[in-house]
Amino acid sequence: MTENRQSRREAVSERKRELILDAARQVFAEEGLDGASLRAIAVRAGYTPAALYFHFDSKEAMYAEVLQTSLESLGAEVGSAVSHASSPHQKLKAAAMSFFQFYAANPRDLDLGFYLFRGGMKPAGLGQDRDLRLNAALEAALHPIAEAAVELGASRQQGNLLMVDCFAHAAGLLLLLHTGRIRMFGASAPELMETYVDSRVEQLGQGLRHADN
Amino acid sequence: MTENRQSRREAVSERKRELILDAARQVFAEEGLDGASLRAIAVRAGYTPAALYFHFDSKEAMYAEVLQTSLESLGAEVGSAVSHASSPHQKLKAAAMSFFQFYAANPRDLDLGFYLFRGGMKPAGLGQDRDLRLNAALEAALHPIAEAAVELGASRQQGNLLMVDCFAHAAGLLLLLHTGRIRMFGASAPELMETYVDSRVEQLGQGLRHADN
DNA sequence: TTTAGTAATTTAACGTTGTTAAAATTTTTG
DNA sequence: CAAAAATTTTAACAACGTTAAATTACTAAA
Repeated sequence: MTENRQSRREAVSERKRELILDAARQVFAEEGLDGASLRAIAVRAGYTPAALYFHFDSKEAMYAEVLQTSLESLGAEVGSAVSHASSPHQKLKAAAMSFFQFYAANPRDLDLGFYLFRGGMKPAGLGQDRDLRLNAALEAALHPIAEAAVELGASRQQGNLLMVDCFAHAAGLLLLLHTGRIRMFGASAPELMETYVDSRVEQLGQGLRHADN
Repeated sequence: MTENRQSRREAVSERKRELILDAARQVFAEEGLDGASLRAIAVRAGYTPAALYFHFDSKEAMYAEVLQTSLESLGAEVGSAVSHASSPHQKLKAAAMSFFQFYAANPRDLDLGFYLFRGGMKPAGLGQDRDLRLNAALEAALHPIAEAAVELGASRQQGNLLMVDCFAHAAGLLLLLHTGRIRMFGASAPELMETYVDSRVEQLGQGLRHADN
């Protein structure tokens, strides 16, 4: 009974946290980390700015929490896509494509992911454990790429390099597409996605076959 | 004579502008656009914050000017590297590599370039002409890649796609390297640079030969 | 059901940010 | 040397993230 009462209270508090996080998710995605104001988040959640500090340590901590769930849903989508593929080569293709497609379909999550590319999120102001959890979530999402590469005959290290390289390539491409800056060069999103999939993923397989001799 | 006096005045004013820009370059590179404070720039240049508004319209305008010269020196380096190469294939390789190496050797310029990846620099607050000049500088820097691809038998559009794709790939890789976040995956900078050059640039040439039939 | 205690929220304030207007200063011109 | 123009400073504004103290809402015990 005592436990029930306690867990009820905690459940209510948890519900309020989630409510605030929902508001934060929107504002962060729309305005970015620096652009989003704590007051805007508070208003959208029906709170006063200072009230957020009862539930969260800082603005960065809120951002980290939002980003964490974003990376986890990315990982879920990649894992699902890979599980539906049969051959290792198709797994590799599916992983690379689903990663790309996730952000193409969920541009808000791309906005959130921006911050992973910056030095801004320092473990000092964030808590090193939270930083490690973020990295773990990202690595989990990317892992199927390395796994598929290993199945195709690459070494563990080669697989990791491919994974990172592939991630960087797709991420850079997505960032360019998303900011719209790339239209100046006369390239469209579908064209670039095709370029990415065809001239990159296909060649990854070829490169691997060359590498393992 | 009248012209002489005028140009002397303008030259002095220009010198002060450059002095401020030098300070801004440092602070922006160290702290990023959002992190850099106008007061820090002013102090380093020996001014009061408000004085900067006589020489520049806004903080973003200062940033754009700093970024502009960064992109121009990138373009100069890429152009120089390409001019020393003989065959089209070597030109392509030299262009892709020099672009990569420029940012590896000048991490401060990478810091500056970050902002090109974000939606933050809106033409509204910046002046569309300045935005166009920034894009022109970037395109000029990348153009040798497309040019070399065309010499290798690609269409104009294929060349542009390769150029953008190559840029995105290198940029994403550099961002990951620079934030240090990539060490978690057990990959080092030299390894990734080798991966980029060998498995990407080489294959670009192969892909082109396949494409032009 | 009232009371004591704790959890949750607000109010008010601090220092810092980019930016602006007006005053003060330096520099050039007639 | 005086008038005019160019440059810099001082003072202030609203908005930001954050904190401490005061206040309200809620839960537990008597």
